[in-house]
Amino acid sequence: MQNSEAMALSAALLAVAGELTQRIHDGVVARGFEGVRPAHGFAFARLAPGGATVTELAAHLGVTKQAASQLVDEIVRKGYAERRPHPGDARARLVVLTERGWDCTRAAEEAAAEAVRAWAAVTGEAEVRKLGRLLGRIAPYGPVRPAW
Amino acid sequence: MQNSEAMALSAALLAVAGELTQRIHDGVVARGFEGVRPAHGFAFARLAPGGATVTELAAHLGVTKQAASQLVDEIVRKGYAERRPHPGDARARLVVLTERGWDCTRAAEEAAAEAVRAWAAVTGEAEVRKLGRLLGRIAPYGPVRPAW
DNA sequence: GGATAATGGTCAACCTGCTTGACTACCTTG
DNA sequence: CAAGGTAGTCAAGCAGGTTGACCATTATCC
Repeated sequence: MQNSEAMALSAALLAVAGELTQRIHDGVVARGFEGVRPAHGFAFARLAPGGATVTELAAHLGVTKQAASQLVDEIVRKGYAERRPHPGDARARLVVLTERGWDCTRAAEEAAAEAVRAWAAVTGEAEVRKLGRLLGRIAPYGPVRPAW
Repeated sequence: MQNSEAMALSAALLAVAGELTQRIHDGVVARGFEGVRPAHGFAFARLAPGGATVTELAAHLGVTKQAASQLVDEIVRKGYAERRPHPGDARARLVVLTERGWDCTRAAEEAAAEAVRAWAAVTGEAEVRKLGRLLGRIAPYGPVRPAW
């Protein structure tokens, strides 16, 4: 495969990813959840199944635990999560989603589904499924399984 | 298509995009170009075919012209581009790539090709081509044609 | 069991990249 | 040629991240 072909593929992939991020964000805002940024979505995904500690969250987001702690401050202040004592480790605190956090997560799901439906309208649903299978095989850390 | 399926597709897409960005960046650094960030790559792509003004670059990157101007300062200081007087408009300045800027752009191409070849090793080259076609159809602003 | 090291979390200071606002120089339109 | 629009820069401020230091708790190892 030629370099220029790889570059075209890369450019298309990054463009689609950027637009998807934007559309999900817009969709979430349109559903009434303000003051939430794309980074929060990645955090919610890690928090959803039973919560996580700040350190775990930091590892998942690829930032320092200080940055993760600040992010948690923010989503707690905005009512999307809360800090609870950690069962079995008095040093740690378990960060869990509130009901509002779950609502926001579901809104993100709907927004993502909406964006993907727009693709299906262009290429057909079968092709979109094919896309999903291809990306799932290519994705780092093996096939991606959403945690929510 | 179910919401959870759309979410899995989205997660895989964003994961792949993130990893691709990382791999291209690493590849560029490994080829001896330090102090460049992913955002510079998007700038280079706009500058490559004949240069661009700061305002055009700002529009392409989706930032203010002040931010674009700062970015140009940086890549000029690092030797990747230079400001030339604009033919036909004394207010404007044409930002063009230097030879080193072109070298860096080619290095990014090679790094992208390398990353894509890694995918072909997993799914086969035919599948990767299929992926490129699908993404090209889905990408915003119609099929993406790289400018370099 | 108790000293020592490792881990979870926070506070504080700083850095970087971007934004808003104000301004100058030049172009365009009547 | 006057009046308004456009290209670009300067300056100040903000937001989100980093590094470094620190305390409380837990794990390790004679």
